[in-house]
Amino acid sequence: MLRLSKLTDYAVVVLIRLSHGEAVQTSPGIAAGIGLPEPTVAKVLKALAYSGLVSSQRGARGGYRLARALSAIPITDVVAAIDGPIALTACVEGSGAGCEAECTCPVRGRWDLVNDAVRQALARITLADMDRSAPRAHARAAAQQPDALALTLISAE
Amino acid sequence: MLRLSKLTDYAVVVLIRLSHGEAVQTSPGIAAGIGLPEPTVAKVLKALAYSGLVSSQRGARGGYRLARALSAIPITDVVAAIDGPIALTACVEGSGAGCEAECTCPVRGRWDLVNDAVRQALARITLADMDRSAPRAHARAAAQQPDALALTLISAE
DNA sequence: AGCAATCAGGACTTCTGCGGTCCGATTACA
DNA sequence: TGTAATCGGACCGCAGAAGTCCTGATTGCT
Repeated sequence: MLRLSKLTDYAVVVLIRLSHGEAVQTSPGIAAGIGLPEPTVAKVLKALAYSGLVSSQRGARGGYRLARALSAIPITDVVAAIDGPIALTACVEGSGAGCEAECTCPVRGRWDLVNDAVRQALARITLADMDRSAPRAHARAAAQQPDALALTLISAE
Repeated sequence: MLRLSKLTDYAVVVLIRLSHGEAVQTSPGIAAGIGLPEPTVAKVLKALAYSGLVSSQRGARGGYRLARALSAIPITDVVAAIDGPIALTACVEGSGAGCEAECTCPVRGRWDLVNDAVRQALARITLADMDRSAPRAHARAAAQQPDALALTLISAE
């Protein structure tokens, strides 16, 4: 269905929340703030910490802290942190497995084209673009890629 | 995950196969041609027929026929036919359900940005671009987006 | 030094929906 | 009109995600 996991959705919310208020926030605190079950939020935070999007501080008065500014975090990084590398199909180069119909498969290697296109699309959008509360001079990521995005927007209709 | 279903993968192979050889081909025939289980291929073809990507002819000497040229079928259409409309998250506008944290959710509606970006990325690639056997004057979609694709290919490594 | 608070990591259960299979409806041909 | 070939829709099993819980390690405070 080309759907990204709910956890990734949560991750975005968590990261944006983390960018507001106190610099360092605890897992239960964040969970309460966004109205999500605490264990789930904790799970997301662990994954984010593991991949370096947030830094963690253990012990009393510890918590999580945003490692970079929202504008420096593209969506791809969040997806990669939660769902692993972006690979739309099982047939990605280097998966090793290899489908049985490899010889006759007329799209061998072609999916990379699609994967990269999606990757690029997601890499252009940062968390700052996702934050409703943030003031944004340019309505969307468009302003940053005049060339590519112009085409994008034109062909949208 | 951000993974599209295997059925979609099959659909692309099936459609490309359908563009070669006889104009009208049967479900078992295609299955044999690409080395995939027949019932699965049949299922894919049904979905494709329902959404109008192929036209079906029932009865003896019936089969499926490509409704449009490969170059007129963007990947989005195939994905939409198999997996339904492209909506990466449950929080898409108009899903009705609405998450419980709707009021406090800081990304309300912002996912549309991402959805549209992906949609457009996929809309740019047609099945003709996926067909290895096809002669292509313009090697790939790249020719149409020199800027974006150049980046793509470089960052592929 | 002891205690409390917090993160880290894993195992486990539940459940959605993908992937695969089957049987009935429809149509052309003889 | 009968028959055979083909499409159309319904059904079921299973993998993987989503969510929960528990135990242990680390650190600040008293």
